[in-house]
Amino acid sequence: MKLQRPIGTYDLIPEETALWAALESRVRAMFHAYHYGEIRTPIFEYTELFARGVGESSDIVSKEMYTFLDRGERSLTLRPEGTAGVVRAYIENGLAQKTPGAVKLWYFAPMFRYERKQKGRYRQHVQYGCEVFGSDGPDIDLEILLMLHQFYTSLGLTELNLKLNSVGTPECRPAYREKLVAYVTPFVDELCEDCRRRLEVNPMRMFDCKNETCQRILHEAPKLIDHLDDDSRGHFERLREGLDEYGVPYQIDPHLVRGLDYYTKTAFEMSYAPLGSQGVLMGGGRYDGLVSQLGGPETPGIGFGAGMERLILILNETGKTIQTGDALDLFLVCMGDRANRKSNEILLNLRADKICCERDFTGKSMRKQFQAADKLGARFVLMLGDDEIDRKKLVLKNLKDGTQAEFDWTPDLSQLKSAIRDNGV
RNA sequence: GUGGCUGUAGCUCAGCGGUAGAGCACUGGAUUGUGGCUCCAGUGGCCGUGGGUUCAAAUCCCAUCAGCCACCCCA
Repeated sequence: MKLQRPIGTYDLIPEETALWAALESRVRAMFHAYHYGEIRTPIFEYTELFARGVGESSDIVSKEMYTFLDRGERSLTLRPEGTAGVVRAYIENGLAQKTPGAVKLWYFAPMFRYERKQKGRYRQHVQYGCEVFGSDGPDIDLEILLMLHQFYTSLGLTELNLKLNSVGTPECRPAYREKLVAYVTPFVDELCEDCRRRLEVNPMRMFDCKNETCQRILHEAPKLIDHLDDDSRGHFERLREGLDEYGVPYQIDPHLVRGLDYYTKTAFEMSYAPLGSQGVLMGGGRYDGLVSQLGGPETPGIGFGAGMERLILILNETGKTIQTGDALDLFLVCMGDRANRKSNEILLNLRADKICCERDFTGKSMRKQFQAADKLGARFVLMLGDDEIDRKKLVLKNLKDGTQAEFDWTPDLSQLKSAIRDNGV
């Protein structure tokens, strides 16, 4: 039996990690600019945290968790999403007491869900996201959406769709739910199998059904957005005004529910429509009851999670390219044993100045060394042979334009280094 | 979890009962002090895995593993 990676996982090889590293540093820079602090929580938690935090009725908890018993018979679960663990850490570390005002946290971390593998959907995937605690006003909702809009725009992704909804509060939602169920129940025999199930589990999901009969029945059904309490409605209107004022395009989607049970008021999602179900690259919302539900003080919260794999998929799909930092500055071509022995004198010096250098380790001819330098995309070749050693000179060739220049071989290599820098880009 | 399609060289794929192939990539040479272009040669395969049918299976059948697509749902 050949060894294979587990289902739904992937390897990142160097040509891919360069892009990942570049994107990760942009994520980091974004969160820094908005003054978020990074938080790292365990990859696994006690199962109960997710069961209580994410919600027993959610698909994530009911059928997608990687759960196992450790040697002490404790039930542990590989985290399926970021929020629950961060909330737990926020409470456990008393972060509310350590910072004035709202506490802003971000993460970049692997998540695990036992799902059928598909393109853009993995059993281990990476999400970057944030959680903000202690602010119940719409200003922070707005800042998060402005941040995301700015970030994706800076990556050249302008064809994204921001969908927005308010799912109200635990005070007004049950009343609405009853109205919806009461409206639909007389038609239950006409509903498709899925919707009959949804009617029991999560009635609002019925709005997403593609079945024509179901759509017809639901067309006249009461909408949550028309049954919000005053507080939720005001919050939602303020947020919309802010988005309009700063020119962030969005569309109201009264059917946007999101799969996790903890959301209140603001819910949002960003997607790239041509990719269908895999086009959702970010989802989030407000969860004002979650902290207290997990044993902390009454604290409002809001956050989002965004998929790295989906981001890369959409960048590829739309032909966007991102500058990566893996370019090779210089390839040292060595000729002969004396040059070989001398090579480290130069390489140590250049590398100490963070100049990315490579050389041959396989005994290639000079011609082959040049070919290798070219294939590796080196900007320069530095030649080192008996002639250079005897004359105390170094010959630098620019592989982009083919020009060549000679430098004095001084101990600090300053001339050479400035040539490499100046000819750069 | 449900339904469909596909697994042949590192990659993209042809071959579809009768001696495993091409392009690209990789290695060497033409070219032992100068890359890209060109030419020549070479390395590389349990034809996903296991079983069955057959004189003979990469090819047909079954199972299994994995990938892709749709659904469910999500990042």
